Amino acid sequence: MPPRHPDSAAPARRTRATGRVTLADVAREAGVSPITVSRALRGERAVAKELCERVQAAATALGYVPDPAARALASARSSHVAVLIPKLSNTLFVELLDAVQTSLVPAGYQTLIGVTHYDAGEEEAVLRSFLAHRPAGLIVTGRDRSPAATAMIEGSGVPCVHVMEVLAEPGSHSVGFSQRDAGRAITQHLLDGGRRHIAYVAAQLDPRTLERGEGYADALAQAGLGERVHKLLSPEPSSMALGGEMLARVLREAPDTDAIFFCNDDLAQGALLAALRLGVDVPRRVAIAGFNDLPGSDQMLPPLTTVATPRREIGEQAAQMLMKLMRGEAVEQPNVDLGFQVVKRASA
Amino acid sequence: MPPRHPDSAAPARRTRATGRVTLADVAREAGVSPITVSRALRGERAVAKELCERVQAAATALGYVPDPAARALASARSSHVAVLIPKLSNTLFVELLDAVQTSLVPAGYQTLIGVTHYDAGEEEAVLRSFLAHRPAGLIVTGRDRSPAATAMIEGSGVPCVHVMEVLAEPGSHSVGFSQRDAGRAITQHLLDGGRRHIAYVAAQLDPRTLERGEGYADALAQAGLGERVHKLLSPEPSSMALGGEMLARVLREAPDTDAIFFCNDDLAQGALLAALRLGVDVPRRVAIAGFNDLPGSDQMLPPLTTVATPRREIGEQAAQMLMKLMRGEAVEQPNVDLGFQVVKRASA
DNA sequence: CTGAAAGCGCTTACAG
DNA sequence: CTGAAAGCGCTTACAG
Repeated sequence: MPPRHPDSAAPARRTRATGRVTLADVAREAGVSPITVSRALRGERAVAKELCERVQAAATALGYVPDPAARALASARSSHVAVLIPKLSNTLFVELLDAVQTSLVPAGYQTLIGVTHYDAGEEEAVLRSFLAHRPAGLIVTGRDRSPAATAMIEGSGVPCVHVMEVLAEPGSHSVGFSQRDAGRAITQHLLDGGRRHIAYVAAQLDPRTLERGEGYADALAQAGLGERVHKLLSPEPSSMALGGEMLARVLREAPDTDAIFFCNDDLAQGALLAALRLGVDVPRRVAIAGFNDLPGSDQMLPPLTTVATPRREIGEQAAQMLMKLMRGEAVEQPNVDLGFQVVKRASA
Repeated sequence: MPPRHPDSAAPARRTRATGRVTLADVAREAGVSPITVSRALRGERAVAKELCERVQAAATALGYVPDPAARALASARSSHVAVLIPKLSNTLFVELLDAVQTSLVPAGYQTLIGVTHYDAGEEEAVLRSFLAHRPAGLIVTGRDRSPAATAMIEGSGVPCVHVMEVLAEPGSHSVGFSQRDAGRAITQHLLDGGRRHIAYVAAQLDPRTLERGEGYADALAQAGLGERVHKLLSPEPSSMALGGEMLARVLREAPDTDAIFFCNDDLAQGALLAALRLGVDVPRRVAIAGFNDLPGSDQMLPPLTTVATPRREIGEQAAQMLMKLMRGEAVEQPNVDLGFQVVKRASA
């Protein structure tokens, strides 16, 4: 056996080396101190240009990748952004998430997804667990959460942007649109088409769904049809099958109905398909309108009239706003209304 | 002004205290050493029962929440599980993700989602960034990745479970089903129904889609219809609108076609709707079959015949298997085949 | 079964 | 503009 290398005869060091290339390695390679490397790599100013380049070169040469855990521990702030959404089964939220992620990932942030299932307890648990990770930022859906959850967010000091609704509270940050105005607009479209017995059919019943229902009632009241308000609300999760069932139920219980505004496109798509099965003529017998303009709505027979909502733009702009907040920059417009669009197709 | 508290006269300590309740606080409260607290809370054996309870009580009393960053830094392993999926716009992957998350979160793991957009470069970039976080585990879709990405995974030593396909390589871990067998089975169903001019229509063209196409060709060959293989493959992303277009194209270019197997239900749903618009009688003129049994397929007119795939079970079992691997436990069956089910409805 | 010491890989807060 | 020291809050590796 060849003699062992002299070093191995040295007193065993208590080493837990992970084999990673560290900041110290880069510093040694570049011939500067670790702090200078840290600053140069983060682009923190006050590092001489020449040193900066030397550090960059060394980091590249060694294939250095910063350790997020060490960074988080030292700075008391991670590179995570926690995103809280109610459900993954609603395409709307998946698209929102996709847009947020697309904006955040290239900037070096990691998205942590929390699904709350519209449940206050679950939301608090998720929030508690996320906050332990000291996220750099938070994106939450709407304002529908328990006082406890709200207190946790505020107490954490973590920058937070609300999405889907536009808030007005001082100090709040939000990107969305007026659910109520949107509900009113699509109802107005139905009224403009001569409909006078318009029902509002909703499921899931989250706050936004209820706001759309208020917009619906506003429009009827404004048209002098206040006593015609007819809401069919189901706490069940939204689905195409449920939409079909609710269509049948409305037509049975209120045969006068000449138009239905469904709170979400999946219900409306299901209703359209059920109408086809049942031989109900849409829009002649009953006009059908949806909400959100989800995938497939333009393919229905007849194509679904609905409200297009800018969830991708909401996700992008919320991410941009949050990045400003995380960098400590000023946000000139803290509550952004991105509007919506009534999409007139053949079903109403 | 009242005299300041004596303590504040002490030489300014260089403190960066975050205000968090730490392990040390719990140790002090319980009257034991921090290591004991660490061990008791992690459930690592070799802690006296009495001490264990004392520690638990102290932790609860102080509202202690472990710091994941410190934990990750000290143990060289985070509580993150990275999940790589191709797209968020395919419901299939969202459901898979949902199932994984539902299993992992209660066990204390955080899910990090990486969307690869079926792009090797993006997958490598995402992987590199995730691996820097020293994830405790990895879940990846299929075996479709570059050699570089595969090398990164293996080199990292992070436990990894593949989903959607069943692998056979020694040392691999996977939960899925045979895409090829499934493609063969649904084609066989079409053959059993007397169809003899069956086309396979696919988009996106990921490896699983191609495997289904091979299963389709297998079935035809076995029926002595090898020369009738007719594949229409589009690299475009899958969508309902595309399904409608492809239906029209097949019927125009190959009027003999009496059945179409679409590689995914969104295409098939679009085809069904297009058939309705065009007045094409399904299944009389042409039978239509899909794949995955996505939401809405049972609501179509006619209801869509398809292959139900167990993505939720795949997600759950992959999570369970991964947890075993992360705990260093043995996995008795490393490659699990969960099968599939041909769902016979009215469209074929 | 329990603990004192060291270390994980960074950044903060001071100095100069 | 640059650096030496300390510390972030845990766990590992040794001892006893």
